[in-house]
Amino acid sequence: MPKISTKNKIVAVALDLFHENGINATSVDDILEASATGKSQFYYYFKSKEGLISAVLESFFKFIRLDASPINHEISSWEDLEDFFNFFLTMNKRFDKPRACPLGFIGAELNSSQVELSKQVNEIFDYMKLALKKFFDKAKKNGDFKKNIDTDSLADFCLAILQGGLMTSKIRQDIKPLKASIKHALKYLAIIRS
Amino acid sequence: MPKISTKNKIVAVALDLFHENGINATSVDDILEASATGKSQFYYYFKSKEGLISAVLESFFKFIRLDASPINHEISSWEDLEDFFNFFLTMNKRFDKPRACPLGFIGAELNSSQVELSKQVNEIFDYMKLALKKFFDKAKKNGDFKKNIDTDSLADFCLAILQGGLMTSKIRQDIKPLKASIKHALKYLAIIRS
Amino acid sequence: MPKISTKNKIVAVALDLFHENGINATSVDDILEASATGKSQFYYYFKSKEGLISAVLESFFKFIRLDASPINHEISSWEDLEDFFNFFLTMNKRFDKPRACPLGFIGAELNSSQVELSKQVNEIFDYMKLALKKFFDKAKKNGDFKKNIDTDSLADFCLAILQGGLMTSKIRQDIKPLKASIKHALKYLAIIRS
Amino acid sequence: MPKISTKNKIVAVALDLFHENGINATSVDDILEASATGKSQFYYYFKSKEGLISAVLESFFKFIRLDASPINHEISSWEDLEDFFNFFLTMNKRFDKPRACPLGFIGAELNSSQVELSKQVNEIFDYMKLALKKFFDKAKKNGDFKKNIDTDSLADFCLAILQGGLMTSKIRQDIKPLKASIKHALKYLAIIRS
DNA sequence: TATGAATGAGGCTTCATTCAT
DNA sequence: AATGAATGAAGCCTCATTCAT
Repeated sequence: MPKISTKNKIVAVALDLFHENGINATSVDDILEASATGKSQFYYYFKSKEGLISAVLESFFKFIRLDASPINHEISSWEDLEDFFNFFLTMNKRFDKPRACPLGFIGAELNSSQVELSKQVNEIFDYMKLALKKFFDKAKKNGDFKKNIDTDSLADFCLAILQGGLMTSKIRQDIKPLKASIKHALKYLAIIRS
Repeated sequence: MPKISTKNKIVAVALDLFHENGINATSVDDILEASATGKSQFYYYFKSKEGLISAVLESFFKFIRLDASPINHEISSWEDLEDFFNFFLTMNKRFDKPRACPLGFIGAELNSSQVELSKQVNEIFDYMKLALKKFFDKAKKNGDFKKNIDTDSLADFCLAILQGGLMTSKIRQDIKPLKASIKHALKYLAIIRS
Repeated sequence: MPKISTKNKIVAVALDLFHENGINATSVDDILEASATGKSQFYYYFKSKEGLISAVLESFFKFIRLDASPINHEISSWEDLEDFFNFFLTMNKRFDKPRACPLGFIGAELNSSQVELSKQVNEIFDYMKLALKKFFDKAKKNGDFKKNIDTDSLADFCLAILQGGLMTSKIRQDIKPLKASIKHALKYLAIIRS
Repeated sequence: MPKISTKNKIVAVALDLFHENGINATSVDDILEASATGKSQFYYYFKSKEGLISAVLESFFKFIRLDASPINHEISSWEDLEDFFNFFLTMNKRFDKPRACPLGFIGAELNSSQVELSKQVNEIFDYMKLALKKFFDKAKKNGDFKKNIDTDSLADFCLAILQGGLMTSKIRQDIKPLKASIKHALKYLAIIRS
């Protein structure tokens, strides 16, 4: 019986609620209600709300690395890169209203005392950035890029445009800004490629 | 002595705290303490916390339109455009830690029931988008752009890269992603200019 | 110009709000808003909220005694008595929803520390009771009643049935209980008259 | 040891305080203090203050129906009817100061937005009214009443005189008006019986 | 008479967390 | 692995009242 464990259910529900409303607007009670779990189950499985956030980030990271998504495996072609960008667009269409990136949203709401969680968020960002950078480095080696292209900052740019596109689309309740962001980012990459 | 009114002090302090920690992590008490105001003064000047947020947005909008900043006046040259982008960089250096865009941060934390506030946020975004679009339209007319350039989506792209750059810089506690974002965005604009 | 003074306006509005919602559910701010008066006007004219209630009772008492209503003058005939009862019915039809007796409602919400106000309320009750009792005494003297009729308790009964009728009609949002109460009370009086 | 549950204790204490001071003059804190309960226990058991009022009404209704009181069982004789009336008198003597009817007091303080609570109050009134009406209908059938007696309005009259008697006794801090009300009401019933 | 600004206590409610079983 | 009950701090908001002008 592939029954989803209580713990996993809590994590899944929490991710969804954090993604939709943010960690600060999501109470432990909200999560328990949505997951039909008792109050003390929560503190049996998690040390605290921060502990849950940590588990959510962990599970999110796992999802990115293991699942059969364009993010999880290496980006090894320009098609892969397009897939990588468009993945965020596809994902977002699954929700009734545009959402920000769960990772970015969680990261943005962390305060300076939540050092461990910040680290976790940054590790995931590092992972995604590295995936992009690796590909850009390879492309550069192959002569796809001019030699003066800074692949590190280019990866930062890619992540930023995705975060910004998702965020503005959420705020404006319209998927267009995300589409525009991706379109122009890909166009930019195509131009500097040659 | 042009004494700052209590109301204005509250708005100023609130903007700062919202900017730093977000609206959900900033309590009314936090604001009152930081502005050295009595509890009920708050509700004398504002109908509710939402009322304050609205006043903060209003004041932010005023600041954008009236102050002597690159956002407030028309963007009428490519230098102006660079100033516009770099303004966000300059601003951010005034804080000890990188911060997200106050407007984007506030907008991102709003929930679907806060319709009026969402409208306000979107009006400000519209204003900034229009400033960019107007310039791009003019440039297109002047032949600076190819005829197939979609100036509307280009303006969306610009706002997104700023939001994303600011946000990732905040999360990563490092100004570099913002710099990278602006650098590449300007490079993109320069390329498609010609 | 027969302009209503600010003070009188406050009193009139307060009576209306007290009548509709009770003294405990009516805040000073409610009254000021409904009377379009400034906050400090209130404390210029009244020592406190209790002071206002006292003024309201006073004005109510005046209204009862001076106005051209069946309560204000002597009850000197059985027709007058019927008018007295029916006056409460007529009054109540002026409101969109049945209301309790303002005097009874105010009195019921007073707490044991509000001694002065209680006294005021009781004086008004005494006044009304006396009006009834006087008539019953006269009637008794005239031989309208049997000698063993206790006119004092009969007056209490009359006031109680009015209070109860008004109150239950308010609660049930239906004028019928008040009508029924008055009908049976008058019938009772008619029977013991003979 | 049949320990009274916290929830029941809160309800019992609340009924007593509501009965004495009304729902609007009784704060949640008052109830918690009087029941020696921690602040958040309250919101563990009740959704809100309104939720508590609802529970209080429910418990009051149960008490009326189940307890060995003259109200709970059928009124099946004129003695029962007298007991019914006198029950309110007996009850009231248990308090140091006369009190209004808890049901009437709660009902009178409800505002027009508290629809659910109003419904609950009216159901209890309906129940009591029906108990009276049933008996009057039977009596009418038995020929105790003249055929033109309106048993429905007679039941309304009975409830009104009790509410009014209790209320005026409370206001006047004297049990006499209640006694007078009951005495005359019973006399009226006796007369129209014949 | 009148004004706007200030005060501080208290009201209702939600929060994250812990305890005893 | 799970339960329901309890805790206390904090959150947002309203109250009656007073002050300086």
